[in-house]
Amino acid sequence: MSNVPKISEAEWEIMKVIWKQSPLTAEQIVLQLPGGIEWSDQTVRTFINRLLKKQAIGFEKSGRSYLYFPLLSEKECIRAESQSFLKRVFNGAADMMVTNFLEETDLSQQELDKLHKLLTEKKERKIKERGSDEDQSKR
Amino acid sequence: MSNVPKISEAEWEIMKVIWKQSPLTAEQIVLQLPGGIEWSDQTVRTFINRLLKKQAIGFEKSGRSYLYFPLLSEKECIRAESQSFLKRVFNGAADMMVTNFLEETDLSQQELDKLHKLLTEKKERKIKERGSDEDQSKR
DNA sequence: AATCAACTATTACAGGTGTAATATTAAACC
DNA sequence: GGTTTAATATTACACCTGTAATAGTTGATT
Repeated sequence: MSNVPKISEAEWEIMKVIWKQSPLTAEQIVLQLPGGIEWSDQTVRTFINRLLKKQAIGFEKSGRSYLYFPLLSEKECIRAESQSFLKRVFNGAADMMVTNFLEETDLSQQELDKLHKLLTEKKERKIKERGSDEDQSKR
Repeated sequence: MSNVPKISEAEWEIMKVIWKQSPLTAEQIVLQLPGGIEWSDQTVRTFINRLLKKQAIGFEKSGRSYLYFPLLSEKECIRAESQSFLKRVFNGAADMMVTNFLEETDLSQQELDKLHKLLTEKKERKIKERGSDEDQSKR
C-alpha cells in the first residue's frame, strides 16, 4: 500500500507550503516559505524538481510558468514519516513514544486537557468496540 | 546545549545495541543486532567507525580488539531525534503530534489506560505548579 | 623471529542532500 | 521575426549513507 518516497527535510518545507494552498508557481512557493528559511530561488527550484522526480508533486503549464500541486497527501506523508521515526527510535512502540513525549514536553493546560479528553473518548470507544464487535478476524 | 550529531538510520541500530549493554566488541555488536538485519561484518564495522568519528561512541583497547561504549545517552539522542521529527513534520507542535498518533495508532486498552493515567497526573501537577508558582518570568 | 589469524583502518562507489551556478527554452515585447 | 526576459532544466560539488572489499597492524602461535 501507499509507497511514499523518502522526502528530505528541505523537501518537507516545500511540501508543507504546497499542502497549505495549491496550485502555486515556483515563485509563490518561495514567497510562502516560513520566515526563518533563507534559500536562493535556484535552491528552491532544485527541491521542486526533486519532488517532481519523486512524483510527490505534479504541475500544469500556465503561460510562462508551471503551477505545482501535491500528488501525495499530507496525511500519507505524515503517516510514513511517523512510522519511520517510530521504528528507528522506539522500535515501533507507539505508546512508549507518546509517553516519552508527554514526559519530555511541557504542554499547556489546554493542550493537556484536549489530549485527556481525546484519550477518554478513545478508551470508551475501545470498550464499546470490544463489547459489540465480538469478531476479531476483522483486524 | 547538548550538540548531538546526526545519527543515521543504520547507526541507530548500532547505538540501540550498545545502549542495551556495554562495553561490547564489534563482534558482539554484530551478534546482538536484531534478527531482521542482515549486514556483513564489514558493514557493521563501517557504522561503528562512523559513530566513533561522530563521537557518539568511544572505545578502550582490550587485547586484540576494542570494547565500544556510548558517549551519548539514549535519552539525549531520543530527545534530539524527536525534536527534529517534530519540527520537520508538525512544525514543532507536540500536541498535534500526540493527537495524530493517538488517532492513527490502534493502541490496546492497557496502553490507553496507562496514557490516560499519565495525563491525569500531568494535569494535576500542572495545576499545582500554577498555584504555587506565581512567577511567570521563569518561563 | 616469522607467520597466521583476527582486528581495525582505509578506500570504493553509487545514490541522496543541501546549496547553487549556468545553460536552455519559450513567452513576451518591440 | 528577432531580442529580451523570465522560467525551467542541467550540471556542479562536497558531504552523508548504505553497503562492502581490501589493506594494514598486531597479538598469538610455532
